[in-house]
Amino acid sequence: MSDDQPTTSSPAASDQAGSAASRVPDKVSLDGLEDRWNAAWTADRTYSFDRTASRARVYSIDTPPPTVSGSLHVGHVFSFTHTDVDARYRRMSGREVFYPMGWDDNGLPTERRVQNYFGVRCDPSLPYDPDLTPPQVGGDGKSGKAADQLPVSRRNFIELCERLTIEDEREFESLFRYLGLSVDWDHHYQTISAESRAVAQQAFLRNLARGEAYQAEAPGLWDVTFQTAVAQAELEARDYPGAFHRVAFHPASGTAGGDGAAGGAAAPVVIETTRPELIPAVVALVAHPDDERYQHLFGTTVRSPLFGVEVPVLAHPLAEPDKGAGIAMCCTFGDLTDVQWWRELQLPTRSVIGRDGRLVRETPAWLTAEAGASPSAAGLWPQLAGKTTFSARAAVVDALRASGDLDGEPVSTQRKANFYERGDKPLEIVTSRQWYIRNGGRDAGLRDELLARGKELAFHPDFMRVRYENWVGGLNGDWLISRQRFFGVPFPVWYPVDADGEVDHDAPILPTEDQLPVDPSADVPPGYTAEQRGVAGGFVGDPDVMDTWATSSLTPHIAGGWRTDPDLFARVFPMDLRPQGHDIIRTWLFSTVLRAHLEHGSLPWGNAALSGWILDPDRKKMSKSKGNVVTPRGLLEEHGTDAVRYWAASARLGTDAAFEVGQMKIGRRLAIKVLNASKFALSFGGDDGLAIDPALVTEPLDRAMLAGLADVVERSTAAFESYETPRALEATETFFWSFCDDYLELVKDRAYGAGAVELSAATASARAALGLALETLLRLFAPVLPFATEEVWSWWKEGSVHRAPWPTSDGLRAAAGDADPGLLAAAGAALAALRKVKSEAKVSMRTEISRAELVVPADAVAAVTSAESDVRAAGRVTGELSLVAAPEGAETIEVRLADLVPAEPKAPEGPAAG
RNA sequence: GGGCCUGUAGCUCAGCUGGUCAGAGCGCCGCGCUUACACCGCGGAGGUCGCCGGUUCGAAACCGGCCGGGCCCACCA
Repeated sequence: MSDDQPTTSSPAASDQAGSAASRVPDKVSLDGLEDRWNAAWTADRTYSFDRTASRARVYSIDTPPPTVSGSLHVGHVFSFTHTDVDARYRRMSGREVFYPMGWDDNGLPTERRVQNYFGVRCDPSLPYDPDLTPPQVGGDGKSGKAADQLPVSRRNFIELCERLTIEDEREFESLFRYLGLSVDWDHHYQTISAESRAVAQQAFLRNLARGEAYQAEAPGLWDVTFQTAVAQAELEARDYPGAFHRVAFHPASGTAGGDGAAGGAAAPVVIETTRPELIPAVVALVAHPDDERYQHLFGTTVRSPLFGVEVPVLAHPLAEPDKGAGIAMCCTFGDLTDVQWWRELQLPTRSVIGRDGRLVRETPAWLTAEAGASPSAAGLWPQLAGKTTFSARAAVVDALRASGDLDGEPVSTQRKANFYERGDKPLEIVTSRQWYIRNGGRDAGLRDELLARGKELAFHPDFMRVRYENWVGGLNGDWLISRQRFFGVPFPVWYPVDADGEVDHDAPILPTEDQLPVDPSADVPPGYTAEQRGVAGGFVGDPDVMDTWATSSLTPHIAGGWRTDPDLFARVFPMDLRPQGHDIIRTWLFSTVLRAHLEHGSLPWGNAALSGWILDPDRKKMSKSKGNVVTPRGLLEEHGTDAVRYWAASARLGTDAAFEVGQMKIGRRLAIKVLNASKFALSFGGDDGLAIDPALVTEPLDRAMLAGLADVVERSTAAFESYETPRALEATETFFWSFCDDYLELVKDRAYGAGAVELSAATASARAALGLALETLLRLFAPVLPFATEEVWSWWKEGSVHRAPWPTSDGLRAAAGDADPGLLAAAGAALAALRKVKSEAKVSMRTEISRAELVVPADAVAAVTSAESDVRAAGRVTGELSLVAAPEGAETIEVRLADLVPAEPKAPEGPAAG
């Protein structure tokens, strides 16, 4: 479209400096600027990080690594622009910006995509096959049944992941470059890389050595689909349909169950449950200690319906009298409250749900007659064994109905259930051996330390801190970091197998740090041979992998070279900024704070910038599917990158933003205006360009303009410093439009120096002011509009505007003297009043005024007078212009009288239209 | 149930610690090809600042209550 645009000299070869005038194109355009300047920035290494810079001068950013197997959407464009605008501001402010890029290619999304794409699945027990050829390439995964997938070793699987993600990463990089991110592409990382795995393992080993990591066999949340343990941070409460079942428990004979003990059957105890299939797992009935209805039952026992297992009736304050029947069935395990009762009341464990979410096959020991259960219990079990909780529930309900222990019919209800955020079945609670890292969830001292870290961290916006505090304060257990998945960073741990073939989990065999990364399923621990794997007297590798957050919580370490480049790490850590979404405060932000606190006794960064969501125009969170309809690339190409960046940069941190094409159009208009106004201003410079000499600025109007600009510089700088980009942008933008509409109009005749042979002082003043203003405005806009500003900069300056120093108000103030910015406003208002006359007379703005009388508020008379010749020129007042002081209280300038000179009839020119 | 954010012209939003604060842009209406820009310029119309109380000489802004929108925790009997 724009290939035939006259372009400036090749920026990479800008040594062929022509005169300024010759470098300004005849016709300006935004088209093609992205590719041209990206190429130049790459060639010139404009954003490369100078690693010799001292820590004090470095500004380091802990970039969020996007999930590359996910898709690109406008949310990426939005939040990454926020970070880039900040990075550009800091760089211009004299900081050496460490701005790496990372790719999150580790974890479940990649795992699934690779399975479907190549038709494989990971089986860590298999040996590495160096000549592996995947069964397919490019599968869509629609028929991705596990049975059809070729099992491959973990190393092979990781290699396939790397092979696939490298393509995704290329696409992301291309987009991010087109978006103008000032990333130093020499510093990028992958969370799947050997280095990242080594970092994760080393940090874990240190946690272990300090006693911060430990393993425990305990009941925990379990996803039956993925068959893995799940951490608190990965939970999502969702509505889930269920039904209350009223179920009768009968007082056990021989106990003093109620008043009827002497006579016939005592009254049954009726509980309500949504999970009758857990009746075989019941270990107690629990009511509140103060609940009068159940006082007489505490200390007695009852028998479960159908199975006849004798369980105690106990008191615990967590039981809520107004929930259900007020007395609850405690099972192992229906929910986290059950776990707490089980632990605190020291109840036995009777698990009936297996890791696949189905009821166990073998008849549980406590349901046999020998164990005291009713004789029919064992016969009932085969009807439940192997069933999903859903089918088992139906079977149990039928049996309850038949036995008469179901009181009334089930009443359906909508309840909340915990789900794994990626799962579609409610979580079960299963007992398993897992790794944990202490996070303050069961340690008030550590929790207080972490809360103190939260106070130390500068959140932008500040109110986001409460989310951190809510989360830390609400932790109910340590961080479960092990996952029963195959793909991920393995625990760098082996266990000895004793002579009887038993695995000794208490004496783990650990690698040294210089051996990392290790894969215990493939590598052999020191002192053993490969043949000893899995045999008595030998060893086994820990089969689990780490939670992805266990790796992601170390992004500062991965990006900063913690393991391999201590010199770099010392220059960038603790980092300055963590940009991220507010939805992952509880995961990414918190876990990173935790790891840094444990490893370094410090925060990982000083500032956290939280971006909001993109909302559809109808105010709903923009769904991925909708986001994909508008591809980021298409958006950038349609409107131009600067335009889209303008939209993103207009949104405050922490606040959701509407997806507004209108804002992008405004941004595009602004960027074009920057090009045009700059071209115009530079046209006054002649062959030597605009002289930048503050001493030449002598005219009151010029000084007033610069005084106003100095204010803008100060406001913009303050806003950027406090991460309030929109405020900075707005200040500059507002000034810029009045600069174009009023100041440029007022001074253009003077700046032309029309007719004069000698350069007058007034003309020189205008030109010097234009030069000062232009070079200031371009730098103020540069963080948001990197392409348009760089384009203009190249017309008359050497080097990149993005390496130019951020403007200060000092020089402007020196040129402005004690001028009042209000003078420009008053002159602009006078000009507007003259325009209004012409507008109302429906004549061209070019129409001359032979006589005019302006009514000016008393306090503005002096101002307008001092700019009178400019006002006359811009308003085309050829005759008398008189100023009249307005009555007290008047605030606007009005034209009392104006004589318009009718335009000459236009000479026909060229072929007549139509 | 606890907490946070938010409600200003048709739309998207500014209005910082109470006193030119009733604003900007878009959209709309009208005019205009002006030696930068028609991807433009100029002018205009548009709002009892969610509602009700209170504090104050004065509140869109502060306090209380209510209503609406969004989000985060907690909630599986």
